Amino acid sequence: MRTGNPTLEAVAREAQVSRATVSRVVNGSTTVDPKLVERVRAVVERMHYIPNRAARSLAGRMSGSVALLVPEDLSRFFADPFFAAILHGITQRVDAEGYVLNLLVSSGSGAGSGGGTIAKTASYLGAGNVDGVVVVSHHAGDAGVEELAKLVPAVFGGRPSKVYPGQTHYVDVDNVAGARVATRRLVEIGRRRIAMITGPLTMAAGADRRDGFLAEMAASGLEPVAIAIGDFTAASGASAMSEILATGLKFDGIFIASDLMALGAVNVLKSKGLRIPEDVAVVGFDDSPAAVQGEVQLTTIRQPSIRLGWMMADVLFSLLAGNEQPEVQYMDTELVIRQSA
Amino acid sequence: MRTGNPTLEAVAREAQVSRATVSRVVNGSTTVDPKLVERVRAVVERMHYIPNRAARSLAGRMSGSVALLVPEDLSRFFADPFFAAILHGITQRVDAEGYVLNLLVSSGSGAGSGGGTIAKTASYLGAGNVDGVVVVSHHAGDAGVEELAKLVPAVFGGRPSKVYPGQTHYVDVDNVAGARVATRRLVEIGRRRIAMITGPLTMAAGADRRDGFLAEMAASGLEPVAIAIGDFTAASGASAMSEILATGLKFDGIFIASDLMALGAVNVLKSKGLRIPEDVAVVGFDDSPAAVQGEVQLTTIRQPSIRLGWMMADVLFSLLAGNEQPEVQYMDTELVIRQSA
DNA sequence: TTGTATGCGTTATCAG
DNA sequence: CTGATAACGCATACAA
Repeated sequence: MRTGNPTLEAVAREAQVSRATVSRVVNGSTTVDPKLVERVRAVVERMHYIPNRAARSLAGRMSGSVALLVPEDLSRFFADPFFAAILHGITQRVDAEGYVLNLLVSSGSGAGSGGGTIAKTASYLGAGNVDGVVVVSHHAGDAGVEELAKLVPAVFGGRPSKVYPGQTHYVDVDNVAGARVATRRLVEIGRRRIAMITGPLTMAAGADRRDGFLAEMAASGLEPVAIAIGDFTAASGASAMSEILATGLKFDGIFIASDLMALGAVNVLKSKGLRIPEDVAVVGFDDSPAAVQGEVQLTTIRQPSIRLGWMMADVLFSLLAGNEQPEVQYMDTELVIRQSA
Repeated sequence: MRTGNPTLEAVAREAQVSRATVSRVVNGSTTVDPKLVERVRAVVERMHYIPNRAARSLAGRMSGSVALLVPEDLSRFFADPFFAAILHGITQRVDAEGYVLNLLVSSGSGAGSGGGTIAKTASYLGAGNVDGVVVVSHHAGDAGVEELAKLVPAVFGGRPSKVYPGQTHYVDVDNVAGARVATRRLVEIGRRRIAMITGPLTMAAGADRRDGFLAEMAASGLEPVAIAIGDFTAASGASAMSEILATGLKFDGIFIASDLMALGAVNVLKSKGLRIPEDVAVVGFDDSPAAVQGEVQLTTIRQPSIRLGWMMADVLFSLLAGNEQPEVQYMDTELVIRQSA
């Protein structure tokens, strides 16, 4: 900590008051003479005083920082514009709180990538280095991530695979409902032979969207033509599409559980000479920038991604403030109609 | 800082030594009796002792954390897979050092988005809250970002617009050379009417790649057909492409300064019925995942993106260790030939 | 309403 | 090689 910055002490001397008073002013205590407040404020301003975070967290009980825990596969996470938006929202809210965001990379397997093991991560979080943590995009396989909620206030993006009543909190959209709307759209425009590409079934969002698809198909008296599994990446969307095409099964509509996968799938479709939506209607999910990045503008289910991220941080701060919070905060999805369906 | 974790004190008591000794063991001091080392290690292990970061940074001179400063437009930054890779490399290196990464959002204009003003950012950084900072993707317009180098050890990703000798450090590729190779490829496969889509000219990478293109064209005795300016996003690539098409000028090759822009541009080209590479050969830049995400696999200039990020952090740590560092570390680019050219 | 005194968990200095 | 002991900068009971 290369010093040289004014300390509370220095400000106090300069303003002719005690350290305690300066501290009170800085922290907005109400029980202080307005005249002093004025004077101290001025000195703080003039000296460019910035409270030292380390000292503050050592003395007080708050660290002033929260962690963002990202799954091991960083490149996959950041490659999806949907998550970029989530992150955007999180930083907005964290920033507004005057907090700092620590980027943490977890690694389910102890493998020697760039990330620490989950155990290391856990002890870091548990050691009180951060006041809370936001966990995004986690899989059922990510051993022990859910246990984090016992160590430190935690908010998950999307429903965790294990939920500890009273300790687990998460922000989510109703993926089942969203998937049903998506599927209904295909039915409504007259498609009857419908396929789907799902996300990873180890993620709640993956499984739920498939379930919604299945439910709506059943409700419409339709039988799914084919279901292939992807992992939310464009590449996986492409190969899942090829897989379905390879079956030779005919289909005139497909619901794809993320826009990024849809992007990859659409490429494959077009390279086979199929027209969209004439030959195959496509509905995606997310309404991330990827939805309009391809040659064909995707009809999709919009998630309020930035607000989703914002809300995750908001719930966390609310928790830190000692407020009771519902286990889950749902946000709405919405059908966005473009060219593909 | 909700406590409950064992402290140095506790470990010392348990191991029947002084706090100082435990501290030495934990920090790997060599001047300590092996027997004691052994004993202390065991206790540390057993009690799950984790040093308190705040206390450490307060007592010592290091904070154990570095900041990653990201430009205001978060969504644009994170939407580019190239930067995802950079981030990947940075976290790897930071992690290996046992440091934590603070994500900071700057905002050139004091506008009330989610980010702090640059002044706030500067004082945060200057206040010794972090030992150093990595600045990525900055524009010439980002007022005062270069000045950060005077406050705190800083490493830039790409050449900053202002360089303070002895204070500024950056990691970069030779963009001019890379652009020349890209352009030469087009010439070598017989293209003579060549256009270009540049990145923002306020960024060194933007301007340099254009300069390389111009230089190679001149060296080949060719005149550029058209040059349009993008901002490294897919959308800007698409509109730049439309712009060029709208001129009615004929071209059979185009160099596009980023794969993401190329993605957008290719969509436009195909939607106009142009074949790639038969009608128009395309060379991109980055070799990010975007290069293989579209319908046509892009020939492009590879940047070692993960290693680039890794190196930024590495240079920073080297600086922190007190080592002299060259002002710039260059990394190699490489032509990757795929379908588009 | 204000000031004083103490402690937060570590590192660093200095004797021993 | 090891153990006291003094900072580090701040928040906060407690006293005035």
